[in-house]
Amino acid sequence: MNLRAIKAVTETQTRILDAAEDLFMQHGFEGASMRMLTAQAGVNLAAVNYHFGSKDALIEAVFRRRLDAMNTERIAELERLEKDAAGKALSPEAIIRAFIGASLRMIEDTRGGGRTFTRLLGRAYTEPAKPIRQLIGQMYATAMERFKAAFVRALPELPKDELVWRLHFMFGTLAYTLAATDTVQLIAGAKPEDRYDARVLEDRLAAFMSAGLLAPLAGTVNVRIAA
Amino acid sequence: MNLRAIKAVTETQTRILDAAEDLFMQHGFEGASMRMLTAQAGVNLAAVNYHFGSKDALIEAVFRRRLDAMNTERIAELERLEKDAAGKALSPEAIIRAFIGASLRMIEDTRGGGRTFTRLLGRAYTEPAKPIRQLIGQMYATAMERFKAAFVRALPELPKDELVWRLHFMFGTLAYTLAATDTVQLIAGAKPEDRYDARVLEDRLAAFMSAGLLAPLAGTVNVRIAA
DNA sequence: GCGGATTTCAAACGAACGTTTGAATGATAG
DNA sequence: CTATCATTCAAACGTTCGTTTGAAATCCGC
Repeated sequence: MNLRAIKAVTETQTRILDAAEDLFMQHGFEGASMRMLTAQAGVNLAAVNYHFGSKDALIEAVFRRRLDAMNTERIAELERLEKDAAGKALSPEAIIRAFIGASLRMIEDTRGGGRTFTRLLGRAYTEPAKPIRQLIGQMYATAMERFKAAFVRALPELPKDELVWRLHFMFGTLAYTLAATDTVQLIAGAKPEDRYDARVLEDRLAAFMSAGLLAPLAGTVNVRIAA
Repeated sequence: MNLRAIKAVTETQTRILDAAEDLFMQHGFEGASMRMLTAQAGVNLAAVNYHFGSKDALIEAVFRRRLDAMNTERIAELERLEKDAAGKALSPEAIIRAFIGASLRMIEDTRGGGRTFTRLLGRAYTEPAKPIRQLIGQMYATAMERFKAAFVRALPELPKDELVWRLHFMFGTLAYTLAATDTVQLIAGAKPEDRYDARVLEDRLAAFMSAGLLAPLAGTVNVRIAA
């Protein structure tokens, strides 16, 4: 098999993955059928089973194509920050930005399908099907451990269980923002045009999340200066 | 039709609704089949179509059974607060608590299926099927308008578009928290026992959300005293 | 340009889907 | 008790699902 053959293979696989990404996002994993999917990709019905083995394996491949790279990027960014800090503590907001940056930058990629993937990803977090949740969980495991440790170092005074809850809330905020559809907006009035500006969105998300993460502990009085 | 007949009717309908709530939560709307559903409810396969008309109508009924009451409760709580304040401005946190309280209290109802419903609800926010999103959106519309107006009054200095984004983030935080499964936790270490204590959870969520809502505007320097 | 491997294709598989049907069963009012 | 209605039931409807098959087409090293 030479280069041209590899190109052809990946070409078919890529078209299937692109169509799957789009249709899974629009109709869900069960709602998007193999016939829809192969029709949109312009390939034969049997191609999915030939190249990926099964529909479930295709779902996994759709996530793996982008998610592994995304989490690797997250960790790399975090390690860059830690190296630059040279032993000094990182600010919580910097860690937050390292985590959300990779996924937000993907939002801007409306041509390459990155935007589609982020919406699919946002939905997958609350996916009922157990195998998919397990898949996502295992793909996030390493990055999650790494970031949790970073937050513990940055916020040594924050009780562990409180931190875990706040990370949970932050993750929800991000997940929902990624999943948000432009067709339905529960809160009317949002300007859709800056929804895709990753820089603005990152600033807004980082401000919201940092404030939430650093919120005074319930039941305590706490004077704090935020800049 | 006398009382006993009515009882029998609602009894069958209730069993179907309970089973649907549970199975939709576990397997999604497409993943839960009529045969699964009627088997779990202990009723005949045709009962759903007889009593509700179709599977789609059943889905709507599942939401309507609890969601209408929940949003009515939210609005009532908000109006009670406004009446008590007698013209004075409400604190953002009080408004937040009025909004999240109803759904969090439902979490504690593990016997009556309230907990199941909140998880289903959390997932429905990111449901790909358009009719379901529309249904949810329209069921929330009134309450959403009401609360948005309350926040505008409570935070007159906060730019409208910034407010809309922060409401969006807050909604995501709540949605994800409601949807959270105990089977998979991306952030290890959470103690599952206090996950169902609505009071503790409300305190934690309210602290996080208020801080996020009141976060200093990006690009500005802002000294703030949080109590 | 031939031979072996890879990929595509149309067709069909059995299983499961939501829904409909018409008869059987139950309860109610006169 | 009987006529009438609402409800339940087993069975079947046509459709669509994911997957498999074996032959045709394409590609590539030699």
